[in-house]
Order: sequence, then structure tokens, then C-alpha cells
Amino acid sequence: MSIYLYNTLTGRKEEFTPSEPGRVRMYVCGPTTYNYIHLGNARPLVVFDALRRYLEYRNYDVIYVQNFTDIDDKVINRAREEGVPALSIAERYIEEFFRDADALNVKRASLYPRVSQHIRDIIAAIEELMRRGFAYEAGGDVYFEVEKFPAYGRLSGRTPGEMRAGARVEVNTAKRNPLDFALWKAACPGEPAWDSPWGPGRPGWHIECSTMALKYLGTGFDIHGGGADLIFPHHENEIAQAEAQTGCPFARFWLHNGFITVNQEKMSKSKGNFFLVRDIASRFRPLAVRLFLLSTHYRSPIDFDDAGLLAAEKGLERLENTRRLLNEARCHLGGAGGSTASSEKGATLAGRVEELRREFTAALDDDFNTARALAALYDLAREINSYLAGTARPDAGVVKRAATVFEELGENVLGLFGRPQQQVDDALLEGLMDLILSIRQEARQRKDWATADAIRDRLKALGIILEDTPRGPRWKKS
RNA sequence: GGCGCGGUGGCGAAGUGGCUAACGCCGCGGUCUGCAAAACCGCUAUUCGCCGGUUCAAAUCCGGCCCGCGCCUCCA
Repeated sequence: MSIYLYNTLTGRKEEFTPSEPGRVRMYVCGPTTYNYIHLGNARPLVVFDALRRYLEYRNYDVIYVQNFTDIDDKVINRAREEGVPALSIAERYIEEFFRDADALNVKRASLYPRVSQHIRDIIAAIEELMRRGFAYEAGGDVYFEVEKFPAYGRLSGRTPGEMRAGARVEVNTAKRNPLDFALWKAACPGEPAWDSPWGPGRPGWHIECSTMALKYLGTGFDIHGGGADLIFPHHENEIAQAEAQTGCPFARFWLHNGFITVNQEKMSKSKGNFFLVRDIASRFRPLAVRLFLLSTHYRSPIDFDDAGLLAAEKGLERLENTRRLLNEARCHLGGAGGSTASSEKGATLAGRVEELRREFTAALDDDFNTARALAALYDLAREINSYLAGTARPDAGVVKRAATVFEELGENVLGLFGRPQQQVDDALLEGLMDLILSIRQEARQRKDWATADAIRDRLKALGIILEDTPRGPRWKKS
């Protein structure tokens, strides 16, 4: 089965095959490092991380590059407010970025290039653009001349004419045309600056991405991703720069995730509904945030509200319970050992496991439909639960296979579980719980329900959930 | 003004010509349980914003209308 992805460049779903067999080169625009990341950053982070995981599941070698924009107006302003160097602001928020990304169970990219470390490459790119006649200097600034690049507007589906008609023309006499954009900005006093053939300054807003993408992935790489709001002008400009500079196609597939709203409104500082990942993570489990983000197709808009996050939290618990049940069943059945003769129920489950695995991948093959894939995963959970609950002696082989598939889809691909199951690494806790549970079991045998219930209630208050099962009690941290 | 997206049960969300409109959450009933929890079973949209049209057949195609939202300016 081949993978189909919607390509913004062509406006339709296309069969995806990497240009180099077995190897996918992808670039995703990363955050500007002037603050903790917000929900708008979280969506592409999670969506493209999941896509990357899926491609790996499909046996591709994925080179995943995500940049940090560590030099730009927002970083500089922040630095000025705090009276510290711009790069130390960036350093701080890059560290914090990883904290949030880890909480969301985002795998590390292959590479995180930073603008400030690629000034030379950027200058070389601009020089090449000037040599080829696509750029001009004006008072220490360098601009890209949009008119010289006829394909401008292909990605966003606008023509320069249309844009001129609607756009408010900014007052900037240095530009030959309002649509021209800065490749290099002359430094104002007190701003971080690098020497260049045009005097001290810093890179413009778009040149960093095209330069770093070309440097690490080469021309014609496979996937370029980001939020839909980057289509214009950011990605349009990246294409113009890169293709004007190299004369080769820049990226093959352009993927864009939809917007985020909060309580039906666009998230913005002025509306007072600007949420950081850690704001939400303090009220809901980060993995539930991840599940929530994957519950909607990546190209559709998604609205954050408490009800949705709560539902995701419950859904996540459901999947986690299945994972736990599976794990317990495996322990009871002992290690590797040969499987017992499979019962009819076992055979049925074994068949369903493969069927649902196929449904799961078919959904992701169809423009990465995670909502549909999740439906298959929930179906799988239900069938596994049903089998384990209704079978006195589960078939070891079937359980093992079900556990493997469940783990592959739920964790390896969707990244919903985070740390590996099983081991409670705290021997002391383990021992204390054994002690408490044996005391409680004695109480239960005496039919001293008051004591048994009190223990359960007090443990719950401490964050430990007790469940009595036919096989004895079990517990988990809440 | 230009370009674009969406309106599916109480909430969220799949489904783009034809099996009983997925899946999750919530709610209700039941099984299990000392009671719970977890789990399982059942119920919850004859109907997919509204009105027409095409078709043997439409949530799915066409036309019109209503409503909500976004981009065109830094933004994921």
C-alpha cells in the first residue's frame, strides 16, 4: 500500500514516494525562541512528529530537520526588555522548548539548526541571489525582487496582481515593489549584527529556512511542513529564494496543518486567550493534549476547550488500561514459552488484530488520517479487553502478538504512551504496596469492609488507585 | 474587495454516490463486584445547516440561500 499526502503545491492528494528510495528528507519550520511554546506551536510539532514516526514505521529512514529562529525582532525585543543578550534569551527558550516537546512525547529531530550559526551560509545565499539578478541592495538592506520570479504565488494560489489589489501597502520607500521582501536587514544601533558585504546587519525573515533546508537536505527534498499560516508569505518566499538561487525545485511535498482556535476564537494575545503548552499541561496531561491534537485530521481547524481535553484524557486512560491489561496477561502467562492450543476466541482475536492493524495503516496512508487510525486503535482496545475479560486462559501467542501490535500503533507511531509500560522502578513503593494490600486482603476476608474501603479511599487520596479483580487486587498511580 | 475553510447525535469527530452514518467523551440501563473501579453488553442522529435539482440511489454531485471562521500584515 502506498502513502498518499495532500500537497499544498498541487492542491490534491498525491502518492508519496521519496526521491531517494528508502529515505525521507523532511523539514518542518520550528519556533521563534523568545518565549515558551504555545498551542499553535504544539500542533505542527505533534502532527509532524507523528508523521515522522509513521514513515519510520513504514521502514523509511527519516532525516528530520527543524530549525530554531533564534535571531529576529521578537527575540531582540525580549532581550532588550530584560537587558540581556539576544542569544541568551534564545538559549533559555530552546531549553524550555525541549522540556515541552518531551512532555508531548515528541522525538528528537535529526538536527536543530539555528539561524545564528548559519550567518555565513545565509550571506552566501544572498550573494548568489544578487549575482543571478533576483535581489537588490538599498541602503544596507537587501530585498528579493518578486517580479523577477515568475512562479511567485504558485504555492498560495495568488498572483502578485491580486495581492497588490488587496494588500495595504506599507510605507517603505527602499523597496522597488511592495511585495519585495527583505533578505538582509541593516542593523539599527544596539541590535545584534553580523558583518556582510552590505554592512552590518542580520538575515531577513525567510532566508534562514530555505538556506538551512538546502544545506542539510539539498534541493528537491521530500517534505516541507508547517502551519497553514506560513503558506503565505513565509513558504512562498522560501520557494522563491531557493529556486531562484539554485534553479532547481526546492521541496516536493508541502504539508500544512490547520489552525487552532481556543473556545471558538483565534488564539491571540489581544483576545487574552493565548495559551502556552505549559498552561494547558498544568491542567491536563500532556499526552492527552497530544491525543487531542491527533483526534482531528491535521488539515482541519481544531478548537481547544476543556470538554475536548477532558474527553482526550478519558480516552487516553482507556487505551492505557488496555495496555496495562495486556501487560498483566503477559506476566501471568509467563515468559516466552510455547503458546497453548489456540481457542476459537483466540483465533478470532488474532485475525482481528491483523485486520485492525491494516485499517490503521490504511487510514494513515490516506493523507495521514489520524482520526480514523485512532478509531481502529480504539476498536483494537475493545476487542482485546473483551477477549481478556472473557477468557480464563488467554492464548500466550495471541496475547503477545496483540501486545506488540498495540504498542507499535499506540506508542511507536502515535506516541500516546510515553515511557515504556511495566516496571515500577521503585522497589520501596512496590514493597509497601504489597504490605498494605495483604493487610487489606485480610480485612476483606474478615468481611471488614470498613477497613478495606478506608484503605482504598486513603490510597486514592494519595494518588493510588486500587482495583479488586478476580485474580486479586491491583493498583496504579493516578 | 480578493482567496479559502467549515456547518454530521448532548459534546468532539470520521465518512465525499449504494452494506444497519465509524470512533471517543458524556448520559441511561444491564453483566461482573461485598461495595467500588476497570472491563464488557445494550440504548442514545430514519438523519447529515436550509431550499431546489441530477440520479434507480446523495450526508456525499450541481445550483441558490443562511450561519460561523480564517488568510490577504509578524504569527504554528
